[in-house]
Amino acid sequence: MMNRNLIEKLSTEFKLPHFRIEEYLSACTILKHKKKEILYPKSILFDSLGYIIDGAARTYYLDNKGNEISYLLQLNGDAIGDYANFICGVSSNLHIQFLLDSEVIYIHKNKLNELVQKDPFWMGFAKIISDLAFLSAKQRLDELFFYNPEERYLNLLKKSPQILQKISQKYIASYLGITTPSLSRIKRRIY
Amino acid sequence: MMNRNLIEKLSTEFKLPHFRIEEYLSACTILKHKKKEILYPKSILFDSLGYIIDGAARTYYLDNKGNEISYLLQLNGDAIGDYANFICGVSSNLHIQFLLDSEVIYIHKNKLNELVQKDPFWMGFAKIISDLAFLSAKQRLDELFFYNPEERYLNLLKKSPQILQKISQKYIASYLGITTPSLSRIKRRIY
DNA sequence: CGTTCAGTTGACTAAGGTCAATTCCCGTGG
DNA sequence: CCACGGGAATTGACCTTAGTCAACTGAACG
Repeated sequence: MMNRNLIEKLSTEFKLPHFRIEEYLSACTILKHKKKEILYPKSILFDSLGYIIDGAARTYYLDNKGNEISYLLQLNGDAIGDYANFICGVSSNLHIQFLLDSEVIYIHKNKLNELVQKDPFWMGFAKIISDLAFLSAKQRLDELFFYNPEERYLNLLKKSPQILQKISQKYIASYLGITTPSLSRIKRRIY
Repeated sequence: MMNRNLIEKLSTEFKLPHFRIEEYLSACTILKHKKKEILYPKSILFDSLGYIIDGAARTYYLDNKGNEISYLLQLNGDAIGDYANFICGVSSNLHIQFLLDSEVIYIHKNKLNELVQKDPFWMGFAKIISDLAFLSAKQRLDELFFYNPEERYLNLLKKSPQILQKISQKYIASYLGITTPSLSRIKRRIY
């Protein structure tokens, strides 16, 4: 079993007892994705929420001019998916591309609903997931509000230097909200 | 009773039956705020979530240079509060200023917890609140991702022209993420 | 060895920031 | 009723930074 860190997380962060973890995992599906694989907007996987057991991905939108807008970069231990779609069924033009060979554990919204039906305990769990989705969005907002692109780059450099090495610069630039030439200039400015 | 639109909302959007609405309202407190009144970061009201029955407010941060960063502008029917603080107890430097005399109905987090303890039904309700908090943050993110300041101004103009009349331009500018001179230039460019 | 694609660089443009001066608006007090 | 004061909004001059487009470099791969 490769999903030891998920079990760890469910146990410590979510404070789930053993039997709950088993109940949860038995509702999940594990999938492997190849590097460069893309999940497109209508993918049935967007009816699920994923958790990266191992690998990396980027979550992005395409605007009406065809430009990519990076929303998030994700690594081991991060969640992936379109939470708005998960809860509302309103699908957006969100894409997820795997940047490395990855292993992801998914829970389908129907499966989660079944758990909730079976035992109201799981409604509490669903609420925590929702809270986490909110906090993640808020964190992204704070980043945009309080920092300019150069500062965002420095933050990323400090927080997760591994990302900068593993991932193509154009995705970094897009995540920072700028173009690749601008990212190049920022790097030159800094060093 | 001035809170007819809240009852309406609880009934139609949240699909609460009569007795649930009464249960909920009896856990709430209604307060009046004067125009220009400010709720500062440590206000005990941030342990509650508010719903503007009547009035208007702006939610903003102060960054480390003392600049205001507008997060949201709110009118009748909008929620106010610091949801991150509400669920985590982590207080941020969030401020809320009332832009008009306002009437707000609050629910304290302990009161909501009591409801949840009493009947798991309310956990489902709490989850919906969380989902709404997420969706609101996501909407703000989308606005920043997909539109530049000029487009954001036009969107605001289309969506809620009343706001632009009632509220000082400097708050509009801050909400759009720009300075007042920039907002002036945008307006000149447009007309 | 050549093709391809990512990354950098340069020249130019566009847009917002900054600072300061000016105008506008509105309420207050003479 | 008018004059004044103060804050808000606008304007102008100048600066900074990102965008755009195109050329160039460099590394990876067949």
